[in-house]
Amino acid sequence: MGHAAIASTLLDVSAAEEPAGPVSRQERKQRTRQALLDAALDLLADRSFASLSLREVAKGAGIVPTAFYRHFSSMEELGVALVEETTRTLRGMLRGARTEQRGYGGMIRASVHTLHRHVREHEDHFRFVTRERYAGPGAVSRAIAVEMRMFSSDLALDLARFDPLRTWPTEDLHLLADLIVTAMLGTVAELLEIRPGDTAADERTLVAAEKRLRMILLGVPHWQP
Amino acid sequence: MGHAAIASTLLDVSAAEEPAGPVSRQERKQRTRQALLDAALDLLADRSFASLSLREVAKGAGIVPTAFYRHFSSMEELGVALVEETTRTLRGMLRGARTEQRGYGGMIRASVHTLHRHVREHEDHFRFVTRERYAGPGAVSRAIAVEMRMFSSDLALDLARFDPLRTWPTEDLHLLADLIVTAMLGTVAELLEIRPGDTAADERTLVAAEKRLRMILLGVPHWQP
DNA sequence: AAGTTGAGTGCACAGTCGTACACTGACTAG
DNA sequence: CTAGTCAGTGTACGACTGTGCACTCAACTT
Repeated sequence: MGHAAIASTLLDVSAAEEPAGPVSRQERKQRTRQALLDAALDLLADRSFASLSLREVAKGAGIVPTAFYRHFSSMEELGVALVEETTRTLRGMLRGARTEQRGYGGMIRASVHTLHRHVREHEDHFRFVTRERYAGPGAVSRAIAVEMRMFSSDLALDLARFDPLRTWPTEDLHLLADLIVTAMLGTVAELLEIRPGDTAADERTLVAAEKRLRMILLGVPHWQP
Repeated sequence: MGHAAIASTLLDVSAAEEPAGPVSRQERKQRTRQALLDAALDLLADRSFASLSLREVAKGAGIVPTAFYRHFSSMEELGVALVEETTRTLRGMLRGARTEQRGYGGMIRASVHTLHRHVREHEDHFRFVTRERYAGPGAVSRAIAVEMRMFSSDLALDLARFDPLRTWPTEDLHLLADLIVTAMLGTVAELLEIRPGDTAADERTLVAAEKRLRMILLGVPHWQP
């Protein structure tokens, strides 16, 4: 159930959880919108997006089904919003983690640890994205594909500044970036399968992730067109 | 609709598609079972397994909903059967493709082409598996995970016979095998996104796949614990 | 020839689904 | 102060869901 939001105008006296302040109309609306997103994410903890009904989400957010349409014109639209919510912060963080470091080793370690922290902080978001990535046609999977391509491009751009890679054709650079992104996503999937609290398994997964990346990057100096 | 099977006892006169012969009872049953699997796969061409209803599948196979239970105790069980149907042949084929060749180059080319042919011959099966792989908890995803681990183990075993890899710890060997399997699965996903008939795109994807594998294997001689 | 088995039928049930429609009443702009 | 906007309400609909139950009748066993 998580943080069931109170949206009903009848009950908002109890909204004193937050200092509240002057609740403007649009602020109120945005709050319910967020409640819908949160409720959806909650329900998605152990289910697929396709099996999620508009009614369930509405109920989880504390509003009546038909009021859902005041915020999203369809479940699909909500799904896309959820994707965006997931990737918004991560992209910047990873970018930062890479540019702070110099040399493969530091960059690998920093990226893996940043990813790890972020995944653990937003498990439900990542569970949702890894599940829906290949879930078939539909706006959600398409939105995820777009975000992934952006990650890949970001990475390719940063990679181009390393010495042996400076002369690579962009095509090969993107190939390498895709390889890395895919490996990282595999790591995310592994992390999400670890049962909560098993920090030893976490550690093992991170070590494996670093190894995988090192394995990939080891071939770089010996590559030719 | 594809190959809608005729299971109704009233209509089986038209079952003269096949020479038919003496239709024993269990043979008949198995035929309807297959019709259910085919119908499900047909419907899964552009939908997720979770959104597939028992009634739809039954209708697609030409039987009444309640008769479904004569063959599977739940949709989940049908899903698992579908997974098994997908991987049954492929595993042996890939294994053969690898052992025929010697040297990385030949092995890579052979594996990629075997995979390509097989994917194109059974697109619906692979679409199903790639979609459901991370589709959440549930027997189907678990069954897929098991099959993937088997692929990986098969590969690790074969890899161990190459010279530089002979001395690797099994742990690292499995790491490498996972990396390769994951990359291959990415290729499958790409292949399935190509619109039918675009053979040029097919070719490009295969070249990229080979490059990816070469990139991974390039680092092998320089690896240390 | 008589009896048993079981794949497939048809009906019926209680739920859930998305969404159309007319509504209320707190906020807000004039 | 007044009129309008619009987030949220309640009812109602037809369609679809999984599954229980009693059934038929061809294929099989004895």
